[in-house]
Amino acid sequence: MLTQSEENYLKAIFALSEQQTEIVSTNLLSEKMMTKPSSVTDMLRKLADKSLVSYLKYQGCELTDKGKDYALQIIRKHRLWEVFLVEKLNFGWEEVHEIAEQLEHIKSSKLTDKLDAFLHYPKVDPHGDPIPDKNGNFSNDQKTKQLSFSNINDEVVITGVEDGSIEFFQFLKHCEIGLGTKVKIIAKYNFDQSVLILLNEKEIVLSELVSQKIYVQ
Amino acid sequence: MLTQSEENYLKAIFALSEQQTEIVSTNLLSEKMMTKPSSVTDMLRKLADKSLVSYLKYQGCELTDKGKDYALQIIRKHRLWEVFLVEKLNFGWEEVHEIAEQLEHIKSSKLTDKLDAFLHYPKVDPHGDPIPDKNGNFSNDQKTKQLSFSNINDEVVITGVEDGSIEFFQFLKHCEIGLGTKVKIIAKYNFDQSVLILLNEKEIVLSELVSQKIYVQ
DNA sequence: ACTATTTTTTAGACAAGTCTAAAAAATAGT
DNA sequence: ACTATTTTTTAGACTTGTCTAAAAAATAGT
Ligand SMILES: [Mn+2]
Ligand SMILES: [Mn+2]
Ligand SMILES: [Mn+2]
Ligand SMILES: [Mn+2]
Repeated sequence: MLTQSEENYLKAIFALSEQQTEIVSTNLLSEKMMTKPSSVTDMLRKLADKSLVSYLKYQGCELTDKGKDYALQIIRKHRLWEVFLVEKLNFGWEEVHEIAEQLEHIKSSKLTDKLDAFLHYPKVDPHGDPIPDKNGNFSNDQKTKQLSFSNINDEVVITGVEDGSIEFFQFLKHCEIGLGTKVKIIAKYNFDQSVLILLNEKEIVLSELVSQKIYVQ
Repeated sequence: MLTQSEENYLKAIFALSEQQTEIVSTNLLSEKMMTKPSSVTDMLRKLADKSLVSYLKYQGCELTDKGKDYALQIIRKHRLWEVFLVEKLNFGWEEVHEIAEQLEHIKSSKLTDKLDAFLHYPKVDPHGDPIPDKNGNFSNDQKTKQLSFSNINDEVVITGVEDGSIEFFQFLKHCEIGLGTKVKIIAKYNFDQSVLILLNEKEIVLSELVSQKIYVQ
C-alpha cells in the first residue's frame, strides 16, 4: 500500500517520461513535484526498493512495468473522478483538477470500477485526456496535435486542453473556448509565434504558450 | 487545515461524548483510536492549541464549539458518501464504512454541498444514522431506542444498526435484517439478556450485544 | 491517612517526508 | 586534459504521529 506522496511521485514520473525523455532526471522531477532534489533522491531510493522504478545513482529513473501500472491506475481514478464532478455534480472543468488530486488517492479498486460503470465507461476526461481502462489500456489519439502546429486556413475542432492551471481555464472561459469548439486559423505570426484564430465570428490572438496548450483535430 | 489524524480524533471525541459522558478521558480515547494513551496526550495538546478541544492535564477533554462544528462536518461527509456509495454505486451497506473513512477527509465544502444536492438532501445514511446539514443541524429521533429495550409482544421497525464491523453486517445479512424490517419480540431471557424475535415468520435469538446494536421504532 | 492501583503525562526514540548545506560525480568549455 | 559549472547525492536537521519505559498524579481500599 503506497502513501499519497509515493503515488504522486509515480504519477509525476509517468507524466514526464511521456512528454520528455524516457529517463527522468532528479532535477526535472524535483521541479515537477515542487520539492528539492535531495528529497527526490530519498524518494527514488524508496520507490526502487519497492521495484516501482529502476534507479541508478546519478542516472535518473524510469518506471518499471509495475510502477507504470500503478501510475495508470491513479491517472484512471483522477480522470474518472473529474468526469463525475463535471457530469454528475455540475462542476466547471476548471474546478475539478484540484479535488481530483485528492480523490485519486482513495483506495478501493471496486469503487473505481463501480464509478467507471456509473459514468458509462467514459473514454476521455473533461479536458480531453484519455481515461485508462481497468487494465491500464487507453487510446492516445485524442491529444496528439497542438493548435500551434495547425496551418493557415485549417478548420479544426478543439479536443483537449492542458489540465492544471486555474488562470489558464479562466482565460479559456473568457474566450469561450471549450471541448468541441470549432476554430479557423487565420494567420500565424513568426515574430512571437502567436496565432490569429476565428471563433464564433470573433478574431482572437493566442500566444504561443496558449496555442501549445490547446489540442485539435 | 487539519490532518486526517486530527480529524479522526475530533470524530472519535465527538462519538464518545455522545454515547458516554460529556468529558472524554485519555484512556477511553486511546482505546477508540487504537493508539497508546501517550499518543493521545500529544494529540490533545495539539488540538487544544488550535482551540478545537478544551483540555486540562489529567482532566480529560471536551470539544469546543469550533471542534464540534468541525466534527459534524466530517460526519456529514462520511454519511453523505455512504449514501452515494449505496444509492448510486450499488454497494452493500456493509462495504461502505471503510471507503467513507477515506472519503470523509476530502477537503472541499463545495463538493460536499453539491453531493448533498445530487443525493436530494438525504436525512439518514444507510445504517440509519442522521446526516447533519450544511450548518451541522440534524434530527436525532432515528437511533434512540435499542431493540434490547423493547418489551415482549412489541411490534417494531428496525430504523438503524451500529456502523463499523463487517462481521456484524454479515450476521445481519444472514438473518435478513435490514432497515425497515419489521420484527415482533416474542420473549426475553434474563439469564443472558438475549431476545427471541419473530422475523419473516422465523424465530431468531439475538444476543444482548446484537440487540443493543439494533435500533427500532 | 496511608498504601496500592490505575490513569495520565513526560522523556526519549523512530519512520516518513521534507529541508539546508556540503560533498561528490557528471558534464561542458576551452 | 584540466577547470568550471551543473547535477546529484550525502549528512544532518525538523515536523508529524506514533511507540516504549519511566515518572507523576489521581483514585480506591482499608
Ligand atoms: Mn486533472
Ligand atoms: Mn495527487
Ligand atoms: Mn460509517
Ligand atoms: Mn477517517
